[in-house]
Amino acid sequence: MAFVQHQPQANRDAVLSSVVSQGELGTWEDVKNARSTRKAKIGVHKIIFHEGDEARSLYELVSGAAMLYKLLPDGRRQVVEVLGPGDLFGFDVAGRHGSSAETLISTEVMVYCRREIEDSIGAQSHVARCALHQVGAMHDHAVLLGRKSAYERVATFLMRFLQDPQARERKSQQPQARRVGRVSLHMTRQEMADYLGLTIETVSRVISDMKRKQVIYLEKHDKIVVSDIGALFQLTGAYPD
Amino acid sequence: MAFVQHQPQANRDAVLSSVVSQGELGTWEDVKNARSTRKAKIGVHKIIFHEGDEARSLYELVSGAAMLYKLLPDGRRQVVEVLGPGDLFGFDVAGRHGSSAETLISTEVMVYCRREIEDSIGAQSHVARCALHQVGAMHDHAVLLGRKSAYERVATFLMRFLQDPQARERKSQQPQARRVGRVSLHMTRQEMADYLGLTIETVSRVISDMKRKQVIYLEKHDKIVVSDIGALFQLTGAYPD
DNA sequence: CGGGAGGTTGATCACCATCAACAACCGTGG
DNA sequence: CCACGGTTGTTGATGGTGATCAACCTCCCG
Repeated sequence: MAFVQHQPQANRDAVLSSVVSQGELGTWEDVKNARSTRKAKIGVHKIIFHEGDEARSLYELVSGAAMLYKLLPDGRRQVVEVLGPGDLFGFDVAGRHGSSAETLISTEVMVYCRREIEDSIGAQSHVARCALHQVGAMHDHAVLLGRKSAYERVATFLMRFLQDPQARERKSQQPQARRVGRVSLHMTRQEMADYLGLTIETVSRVISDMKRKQVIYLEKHDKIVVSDIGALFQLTGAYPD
Repeated sequence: MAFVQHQPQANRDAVLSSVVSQGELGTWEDVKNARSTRKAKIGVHKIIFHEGDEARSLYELVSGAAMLYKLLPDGRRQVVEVLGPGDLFGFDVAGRHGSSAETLISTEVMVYCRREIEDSIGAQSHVARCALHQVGAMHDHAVLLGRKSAYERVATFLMRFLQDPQARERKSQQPQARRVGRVSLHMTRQEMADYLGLTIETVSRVISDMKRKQVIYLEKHDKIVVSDIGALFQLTGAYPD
């Protein structure tokens, strides 16, 4: 990430925070330890906030998984983001949440006070880094939604949520070796469909087809094992013929 | 430049920048005035940088318009962002540009040195604000790409680029009054199509249909006049039946 | 005028949505 | 233990929206 100062980052923030007038916090760690910051445990499929709600807090997902989604008046839904540990969310412009947030599984979040963030220098730069990362992810997702076929969408989805990140890196380097990977699906077919801009039936059909072609198989109803990562990667569309 | 601060609000940053080791700048304005910052004029349809290029600078669009797009290996293109005055771009993660940038019309940009931005506190928070705004815009666009029909996409596109922003605000307040608005299309059909996740033919057909239904008409080949903003808004899908 | 790029329109097709039926799963309670 | 209802997932039949292929038009700008 381009904005990260590799070695001296924490150092500089420490220097700065010592200068900032009393009451103001300097580093992201300071905000984490602020008295107004608290941790919350949230059950499965609970709504954290609704689209349109007043945005009072900033959230950080500590463990678990959640999604952000938007609704059209007639009920169509688009899941705009899938969140994992370390992701920030709820920091919307204009004081109102632009999307709803709902947990996918049991989840822990840190809840930060908005003012605290605004006053903190370290927090600003941490937020900037996260937001830039999200913009990049959204760009990729726009390509998926705008230009990829159903098959490519599901393949891209599976690649993205592969458990072992190393496996993803080595994906193209050893095209001959059939590498195996695992995906824990914390999402229902409906949620996947709303994320990928498809219908539940199409998602189901593509997954069935991948099973038939031995690219993946199911394990325990909510885990997908990718039996050939290379083959799956070929299907994402991100690879020349 | 960083040494004399006239505005009281910038007080804190002034204090900070005076502490930070020499050469570092505090406010966003400081960065604008930095010696490494320069302004560039770019002609029509020029490429500013390519996807994959090393990301050395941060850009701010001053006047004109540009787009960011990504390509799939087989040539499919998705325009992921349309940029107007005030928008920042080129600040990608991992040191490489995640998308290509190309001007739509003749454009002026400010070019900032990456290091300057990384070292500036005011710049960090300005970048954070812009990035958050972009994330919100991307969320809206994900809804468009994932869940809207061709007709709704074009209608949403036109609403978004209506010249007079006030008109957009009053859109639903006076549904009875046929309000008029203008859109300057600096984009070819191909660019619109790649932005909306459609084909050139579909965009053309929808626009023709809107003309037939008297919702819009063309003026001077590159300006669309919306003869009934309320009616157009109904077509965006963002309105209950 | 002629050529070329951009835009329009028509005919056909394919992908994916829709509608519908059924299967698998799971907790509950008899 | 099984019967049950509800939820989630699968599979099939059909249709519609938008892609594709192709021809033609309309501006420019020389």
